[in-house]
Amino acid sequence: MANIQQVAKQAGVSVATVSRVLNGQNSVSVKTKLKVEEAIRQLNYEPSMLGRNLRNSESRIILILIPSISNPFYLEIIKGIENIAISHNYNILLCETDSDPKKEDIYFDLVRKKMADGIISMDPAVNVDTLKELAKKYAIIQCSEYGGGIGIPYVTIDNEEASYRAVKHLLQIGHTKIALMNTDEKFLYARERKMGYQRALQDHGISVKNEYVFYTQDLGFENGQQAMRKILAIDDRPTAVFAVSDLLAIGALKEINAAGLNVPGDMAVIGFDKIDFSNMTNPTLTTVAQPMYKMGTAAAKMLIEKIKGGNVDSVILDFELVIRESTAG
Amino acid sequence: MANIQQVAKQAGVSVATVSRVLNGQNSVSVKTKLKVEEAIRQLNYEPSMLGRNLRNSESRIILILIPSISNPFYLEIIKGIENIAISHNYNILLCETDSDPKKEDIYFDLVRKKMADGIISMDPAVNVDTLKELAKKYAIIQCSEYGGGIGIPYVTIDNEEASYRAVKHLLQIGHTKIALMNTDEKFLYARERKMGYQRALQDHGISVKNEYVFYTQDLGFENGQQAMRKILAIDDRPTAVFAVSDLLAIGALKEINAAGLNVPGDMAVIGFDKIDFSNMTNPTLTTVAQPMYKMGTAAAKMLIEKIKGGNVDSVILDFELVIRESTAG
DNA sequence: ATGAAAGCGCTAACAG
DNA sequence: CTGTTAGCGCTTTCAT
Repeated sequence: MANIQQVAKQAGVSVATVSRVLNGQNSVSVKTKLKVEEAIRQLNYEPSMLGRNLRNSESRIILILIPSISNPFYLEIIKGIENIAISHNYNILLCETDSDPKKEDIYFDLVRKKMADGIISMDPAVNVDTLKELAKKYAIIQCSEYGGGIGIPYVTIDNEEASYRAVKHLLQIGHTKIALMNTDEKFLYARERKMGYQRALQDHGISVKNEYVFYTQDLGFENGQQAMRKILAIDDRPTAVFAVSDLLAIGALKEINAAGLNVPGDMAVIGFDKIDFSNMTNPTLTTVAQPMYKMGTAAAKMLIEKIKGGNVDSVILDFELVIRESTAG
Repeated sequence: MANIQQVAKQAGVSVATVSRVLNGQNSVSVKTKLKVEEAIRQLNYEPSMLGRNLRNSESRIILILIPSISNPFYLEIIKGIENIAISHNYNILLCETDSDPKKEDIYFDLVRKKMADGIISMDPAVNVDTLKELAKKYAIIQCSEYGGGIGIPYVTIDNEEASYRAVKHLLQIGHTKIALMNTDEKFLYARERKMGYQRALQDHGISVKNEYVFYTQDLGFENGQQAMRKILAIDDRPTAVFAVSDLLAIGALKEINAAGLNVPGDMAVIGFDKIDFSNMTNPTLTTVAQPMYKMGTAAAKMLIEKIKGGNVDSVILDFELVIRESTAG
């Protein structure tokens, strides 16, 4: 494996000159440049990132922290991040934390050890104190899920308003008994979405019934099934459900079908996230679309700016209510 | 940010000794070890991977090549790879190729430039010639999708037999008119699965009808819908479909439902892969389970062995036919 | 426009 | 058991 020395020798120039050619500096005469390029070709030389990275003290790697790869919600965001990253010559290290502080810490170590230049955190369960501490020395951006008021820039949507609009849609098509399938309120977005739910009901003069609010431990399919089972067992049964994730809503769909009931006839359903599968279910799912790709690109741009030493502000992006079969009619 | 020099100075020892402590060599007296550890603590020192990696000429990064992150099939495999990787102090760089040779080449460059120590390729569309060329100099393992006979170790299942068993199941529950929803036969697995399909029919004295064999361009949901539409339009309509991916099968399911037909009553369906969602559909999907997690761990172990300079053999793992509602009764 | 040389942070061979 | 030292491959002053 050739190195820069050998190229220099072959071309009859110094390593400095080779380096200049490599980095496209125009202070090299056309003639020498040609010589160097010829030598590179002959020796099949590829510059080593190892040497370059040490010299520049950077790794050109960005860490992405997600709770679980299996959750399709993150996929589009990741694509957005990746595209920006690649165009800026960064690569991404995808890190699944399982919301486990121990795994989390392994990944944090990566930036401490200079294996990564910065972090985009999408894990709502991340240890906020550690993150805050880390953010003093390293570039960190929060995406989608965030701890507010800890001074770390984030990109998100207006969760309260999104939730408000989803519930309002149900009200407008005539529903009055609307259940909320929420997750643990330790998450900021869970609290915000509940507030939107409450505000929508109140705006329509409907009082919020605690029996209609359910909490799931996780955002998965099974959690949606379980919660739906409870909802179906209520005496004064709701006619619509707003679930705070598509996976939850898809679980609900399945359970409603299993009970021999019809969506949206017997029970309208709205999800949240617009994951790919929300369009594959039967019926297709009405859902709140987050601009996931854009969230990814925004977060990546912010992080790269931060790595460069710049200052960045948090960003709140627009969402969109996508009306499909599960609330049609 | 402290470096090893400063730690050495602080502890009153040489950098070599600090390095020894760092790497857990036991040729250091307890007393000095304590001194060094104290200095590390005081200075809040974290060893830099940049220096270490250059010195060891390794990056401790493994590349995973997949055509698309959105395809849930790869997720479990990735988890398997990741767990082995982490336990061996490797990190993984997830690379989405979109089956685009240009993107592919960007990622290949990463190993040429020593940014990665090896590659696990799961992209069936990968340029086999490039891969072969690369495999001469770098550690490469193929996982799940592979080019046979090019001398690069792979881990896979017996696709012909898996397909045979799936179709045999349909025959056993009484079907005789069975369609095959296959993908482009440029892929080895597509050819193998077709052979299994043919063998099963022939074993039961049923001749293979070309009108019952469909080719989709891709393995996605929409492709399944389109193909199903064609199948439903056949004069002598099949009563069962074997699709070579779950996503294809789920698309088929949706289309059958849309046509007002019943699964499995009017049309039995079998998929392939056992992705998470195959259990969330209505009805749940009969499918061929690949041991994805195990495939991941196997591939990772093989790659790490290869990186170490060892010699590894290809591996064929077991599959399992999971019978669910879409072929029940 | 080009070259000599220092040094990024670390490990390991060698010497003691 | 510990220290000295060379060097991994590269970029970048500072001269010329």
